[in-house]
Amino acid sequence: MPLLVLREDGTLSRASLDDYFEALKALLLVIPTGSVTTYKSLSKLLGISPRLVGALLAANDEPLIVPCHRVVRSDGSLGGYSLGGPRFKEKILRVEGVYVERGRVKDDHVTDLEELLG
DNA sequence: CATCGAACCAACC
DNA sequence: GGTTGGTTCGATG
Repeated sequence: MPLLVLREDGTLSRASLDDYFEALKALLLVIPTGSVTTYKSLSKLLGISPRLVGALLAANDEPLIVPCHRVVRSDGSLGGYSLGGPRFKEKILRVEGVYVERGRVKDDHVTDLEELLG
């Protein structure tokens, strides 16, 4: 069932990417520095498809303020990054203490938000 | 391990 | 109505 949102004018409409993005930002703040989460985990919490999570992050205009680099694929491979590509993404993660080996981040760095939030 | 196809869902054409 | 993504999953070589 699609998520509905109550608008200012009192109408009820399907959630837009902007609506989801607001929720997404809040979730990203929960991820501890030094660990990452997955598109999958976020998609479950938001009730949308993992691709849509990607679309949200890609549409993000302030990649450095919103920590989109802390989101990786469920198999541990990096996924994309709108600013500077995966290469730059890896760099940022390394600064935060998340290490990438053979194209994958180590499991110990991956936080399942669903579990973390209860 | 690598590749493939299908499902995913709002946006855009 | 069809295509498109910062994806995922199951099946197949």
